[in-house]
Amino acid sequence: MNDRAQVLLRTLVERYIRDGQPVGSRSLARDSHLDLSPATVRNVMSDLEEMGLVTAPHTSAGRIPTAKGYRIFVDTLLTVRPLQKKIIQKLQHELDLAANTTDLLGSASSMLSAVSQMAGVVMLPRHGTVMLRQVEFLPLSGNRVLVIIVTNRQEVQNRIIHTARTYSPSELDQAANFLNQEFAGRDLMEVRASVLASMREAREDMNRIMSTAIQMADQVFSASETDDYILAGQNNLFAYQEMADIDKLRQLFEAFNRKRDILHLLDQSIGASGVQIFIGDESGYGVLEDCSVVTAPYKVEDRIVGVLGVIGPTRMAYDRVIPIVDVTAKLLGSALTAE
Amino acid sequence: MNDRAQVLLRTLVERYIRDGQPVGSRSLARDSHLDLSPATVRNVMSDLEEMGLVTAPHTSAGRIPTAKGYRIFVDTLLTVRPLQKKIIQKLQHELDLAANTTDLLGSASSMLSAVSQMAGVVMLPRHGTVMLRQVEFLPLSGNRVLVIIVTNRQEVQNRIIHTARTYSPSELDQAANFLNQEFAGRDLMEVRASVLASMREAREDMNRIMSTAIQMADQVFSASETDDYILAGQNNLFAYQEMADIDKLRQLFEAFNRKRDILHLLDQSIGASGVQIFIGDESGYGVLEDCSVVTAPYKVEDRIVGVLGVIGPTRMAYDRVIPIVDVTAKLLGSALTAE
DNA sequence: GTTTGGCACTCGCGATGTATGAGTGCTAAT
DNA sequence: ATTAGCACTCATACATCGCGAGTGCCAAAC
Repeated sequence: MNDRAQVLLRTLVERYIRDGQPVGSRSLARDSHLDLSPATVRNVMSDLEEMGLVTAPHTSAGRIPTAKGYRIFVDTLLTVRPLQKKIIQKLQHELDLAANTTDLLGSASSMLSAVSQMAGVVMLPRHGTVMLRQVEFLPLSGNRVLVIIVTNRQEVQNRIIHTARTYSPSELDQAANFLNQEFAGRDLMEVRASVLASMREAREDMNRIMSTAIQMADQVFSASETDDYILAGQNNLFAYQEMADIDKLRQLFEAFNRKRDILHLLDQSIGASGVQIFIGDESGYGVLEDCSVVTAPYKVEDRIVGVLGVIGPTRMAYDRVIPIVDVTAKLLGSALTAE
Repeated sequence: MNDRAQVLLRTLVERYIRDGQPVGSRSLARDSHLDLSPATVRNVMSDLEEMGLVTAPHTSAGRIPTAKGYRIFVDTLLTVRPLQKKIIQKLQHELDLAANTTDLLGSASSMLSAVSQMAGVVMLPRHGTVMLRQVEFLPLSGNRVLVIIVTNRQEVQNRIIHTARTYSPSELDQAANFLNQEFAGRDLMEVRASVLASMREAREDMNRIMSTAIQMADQVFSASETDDYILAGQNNLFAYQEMADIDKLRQLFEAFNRKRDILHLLDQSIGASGVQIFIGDESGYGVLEDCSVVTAPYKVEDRIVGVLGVIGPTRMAYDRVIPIVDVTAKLLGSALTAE
């Protein structure tokens, strides 16, 4: 593909993103500043069509980019505009207001959606190491115990577990003290392993509590809420004409609810070093056919722990969205690290 | 309105709910089993139209009920079908699986939406008395303290508060012990009042911690998450033709997000003794123009603590929805009481 | 006087036709 | 290689028409 074709493709995509209408040869010739006649442009378009980069909705319409065309565009033709300082500050300020991690992620998601005018999504961080800080047991009625676990991330998790018999408050205190002394500051996974091991050794009365502790650690670890995301601004998507098909919109929203597919998609970016873009059917999910997803991983202390991004119509202002996602990922990362 | 007119209105509403199409005089004459000619039916329809109970979308269409017509229907003409035992058992079973209060409310909401095929909504319970069970302080870096409050409802709330200076773990322990001894089992509001009072009396060093405790109690109390609801199955609403207008749908979803209006509406049912129905514009909110909301308050230990319900198109199967909402409210109430 | 049959009338809806304009592909000239 | 010209295509908008469903009203019937 020669230079001229590139310029034309680029102009075409830019125009289409701006107006949402198929671009004809005349206006394209004018906008490209190449001083070409419409006829020449038509020839080039014909080539581009053969390459699968653009397509005509019908015989006598202009051309619109295909997913492949967008791909070339974002990979080689796009120049992103750095985000305005003012906006960055606003983002930073918004994040500063958040009181805890959940709030923080929520804010990030809302911001993504607000600034991009599309849907924002933030995967919950997978802290590879969940350190135990403190455990508390609280007896409830009917052989149930409320377990409160505080982890290094200042997150408080609580579960109710059912025990074989009733434990007195002092027994539970004893157990909690033991666990705290023994395991505070250690990895939750490790704790579980240790407890399992020591259980095999001796079968005292205390072990029953230990075993409940294992149950609990198990739950906290396995059913950890890490496989989830926070979505915001889905309603923004209503506004785009490409979402006018109510049935497709419904399917999209259902995918949001189902979470699995979206999570899987986000997961694919967890290895990437920067912004990544899935255009149209590239994602491999039918519901995202007319959507693009712009993602970026975010780091805590230089370790990637999660992914965030923006979901919107394929025809989105990539030059704006990319820096938005990029910056938000960085800001969220440092906000999390600071905590 | 005479007997005959009532039968006809009832038949008309039932048919319209079934088919979603304006009902003409001929089919209405047939379905009503009154052995009347279409012409007679037309005369009656004319009367009903004058009363504002039915309306014709255009001259040569059949009639459809107005909000007022639906109102008469549900108030005086409707016979509800009791819910199948099988379904009740399913609901009960689903609720039994929930591990904590939040789960329980979520399940109830999902169930409402699943069984009704519309959107389910459950207001968070307002436990008038939030009892303090236990307080824990945990020092964090940078003059921050993580406060964990366990209340009578087995809910664990946690906040991070910023303090004027750094407190040692033993100081915090001391404070927590003091608070627990003094105030465990008492109303959170009361605790706050007491602490405020004792602060005025003496100005010892301990008071600083006390004051943080007040801050915290304040937050827990005021910013209590009680003014909220759990919504489920909004996506079901996509399926109804009356929601085909994408812009209206958007507005509706935005109202769901905004929460205020919906909450206010639910709030109106908190005094009612049973199922309550808002039909169309009766709710007073423009976005709910084409929607009906069926609500019922739910009780814990015979005190009404919240409201749940179903939101769907005005043209819904009231005879099915009403018992669904009714039963769910009762089941949720007893599930909450049992906890 | 209530009920009914009859009849003219209305309106939405889908099918059909037509004009318009934007834009293309192709070819021949530059 | 580029361009002007021209025939052609197609979406869109708009008007027209026929059909069917259903109404309103009136006069006849019970």
